[in-house]
Amino acid sequence: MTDALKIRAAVQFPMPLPEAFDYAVPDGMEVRPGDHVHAPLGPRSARGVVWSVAHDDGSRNLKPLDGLIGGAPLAEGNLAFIDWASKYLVQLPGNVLRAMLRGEDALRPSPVETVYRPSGEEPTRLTEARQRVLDAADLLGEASAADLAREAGVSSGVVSGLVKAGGLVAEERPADPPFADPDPEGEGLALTELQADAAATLRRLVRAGGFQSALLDGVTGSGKTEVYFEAIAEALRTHSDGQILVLLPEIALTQAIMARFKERFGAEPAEWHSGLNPKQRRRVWREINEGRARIVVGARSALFLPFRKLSLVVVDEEHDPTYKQGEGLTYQARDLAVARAKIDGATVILASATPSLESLANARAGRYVHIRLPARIGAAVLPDISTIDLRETPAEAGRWLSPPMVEAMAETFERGEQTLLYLNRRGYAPLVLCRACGHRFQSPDTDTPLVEHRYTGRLVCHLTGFSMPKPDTCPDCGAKDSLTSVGPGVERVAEEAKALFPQAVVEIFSSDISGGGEALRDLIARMERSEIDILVGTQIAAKGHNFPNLTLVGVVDADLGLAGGDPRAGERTYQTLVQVAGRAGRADRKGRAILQTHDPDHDAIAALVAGDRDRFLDVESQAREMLGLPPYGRLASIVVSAESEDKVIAAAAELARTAPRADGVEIWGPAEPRYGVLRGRWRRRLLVRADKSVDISAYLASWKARVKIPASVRVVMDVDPYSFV
DNA sequence: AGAAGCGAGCAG
DNA sequence: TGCTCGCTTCTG
Repeated sequence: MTDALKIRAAVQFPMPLPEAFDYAVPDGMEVRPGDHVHAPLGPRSARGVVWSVAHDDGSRNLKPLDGLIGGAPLAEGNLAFIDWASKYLVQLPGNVLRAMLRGEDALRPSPVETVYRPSGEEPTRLTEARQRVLDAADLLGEASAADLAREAGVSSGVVSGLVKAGGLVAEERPADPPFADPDPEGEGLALTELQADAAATLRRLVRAGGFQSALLDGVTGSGKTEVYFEAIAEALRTHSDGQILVLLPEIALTQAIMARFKERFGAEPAEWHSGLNPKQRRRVWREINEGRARIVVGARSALFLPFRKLSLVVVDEEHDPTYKQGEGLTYQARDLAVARAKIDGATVILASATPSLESLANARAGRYVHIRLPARIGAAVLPDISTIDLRETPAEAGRWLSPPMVEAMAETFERGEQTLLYLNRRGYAPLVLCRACGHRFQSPDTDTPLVEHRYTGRLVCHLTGFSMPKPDTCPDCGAKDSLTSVGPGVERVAEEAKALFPQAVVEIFSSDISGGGEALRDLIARMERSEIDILVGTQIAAKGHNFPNLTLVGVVDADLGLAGGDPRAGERTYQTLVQVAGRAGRADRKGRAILQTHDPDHDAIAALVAGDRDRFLDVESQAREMLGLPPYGRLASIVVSAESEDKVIAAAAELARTAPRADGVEIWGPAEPRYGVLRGRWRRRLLVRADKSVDISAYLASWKARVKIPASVRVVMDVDPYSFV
């Protein structure tokens, strides 16, 4: 071997390093891009991924790689995606790689576990404890020794004794079994003519292969899921090695949707969301990395799973704000999903009843195939939508439901039907103050008002999680029993509903109810079975459930979100109202939605009542275009934070001073953001607005490179921020 | 990320 | 003088 044949490998580490590092590949070792390796990094050996391999002239004295880690290499599409995303998001590539490598022990083959099942034979000696284990085994089927012992209430020694005695047989199996292969020919629901047309268009796109995008734009209840199921079936048929990713807003990942997949494709898809335990994560990660999991249904972070080859990506409820990851690595999963699909030459389908202005603009410009689904399936129709003008018929003092709303609820209850009251405010009251001295309870870190939770008796900051018991006396002036709760939260509206309808079953549906996800799923099930008469819920109640006996949706405060100077507030309110209204009367009963508002003439509300989506969107689009805001321009936010106000002011000023001058770019700020102090750090925000033609990522990168900021000051750049007030 | 290097501050 | 602490630099 001569020096000319030396090989070098560039290795990316899942750490905040500026670039991939070069290493010599030792003789006899063979590496390819995507391989997982150990490599010396300073005094230690670190885990990394081979990014590229090249001949080396030996001019640099490179350290050799320590060794190859087994397991399937990352497919090339993932490397290209990480390179692209790190540039687009202005993040170090190592930090993006880290998002993909959560589940690294999945590189080793699946561990085996021992499970036990009844042998069907009588054990040589049957004790009472052994009988309990046998009963438990009948109940659980195959189970681990620990599970059997727990179920039977005995120690695991009884289980091993029973194996020796012949009552149980032990069997080894992989702890992370593969997912069953989905069957594209499974029986789906019968499609209406319109649905069949939409499905045919999508099938055509999938069959053609190559990068294509479609916007599936269909009112609530129009059967979008069934339609994209047809596209999934076609992808399974025509791309035998291709994988399918379906993104859903986290809260929509209920058992109901998984059951629909199972029904249609005869197998559970791989499921990915924040609630998985390490074992489940390891299984899903490995099965995807090795190309065996065909259908993956997940929340936004599923975008960073190590797919071998994507053939189809579906983003359901594409307008949903939860696709924006706002902390740590900030990204908009819908936009990154389109980029990921492009890299693998896959079809991408964005589905929504209320598409984002961004996606509509793409459809109008011809970049997305626009598929409309106007009709609802079955006898279900959109509810009648009306308003109650709170200026004319206000609620009584200290109450939040106006007399016409109460009347509508009474009619609904008398007919044995269900009401959903929607209010996007958790807790009992959004503000607590002292009647004697005017003292307001505020979060120590953010100065935002503390929200009263009467159920737990605490005052809570919804931003930081800070909470304290509600005191009897004012901490400022010492007055006793002087504290008063201002404004409504869901708990308070539920209290009012209970007082108005003592015979009704009233429940609260909110992300912070006790019992977590399990309790929420239980509430949904009870609502579906009509065991609840009145459900009072926040935002979370407005997502994709099907409550057949729900015929009245009351929006307690339709004005929330319209005020406040956030240019996206109108769109958000409109989307929420359409989704909430769509909950009503999905089966054969016609539903109605009633909005309590102080401003029935507002564009969003007037358009909703008129059922005129296009009018609303036109007004909204024009406003955005005038301001050069997305989708007619680009935005980025820069948040600077430091331990002291002086430091943050100085750093923000330095950033503003060093901003590169460029045509079509404006810098707004530094300004004090809504939360001027967060978790003990002072904050300032700058906003960058750029024309559509500007590469805002490159602009930010050059800015970052030229500005010198002390290490104690954090600068977070967020491309395409969602909220910018 | 994580370790090493470096200089200021300070007890002995 | 020797030590800790906080901050910066470096890793190929």
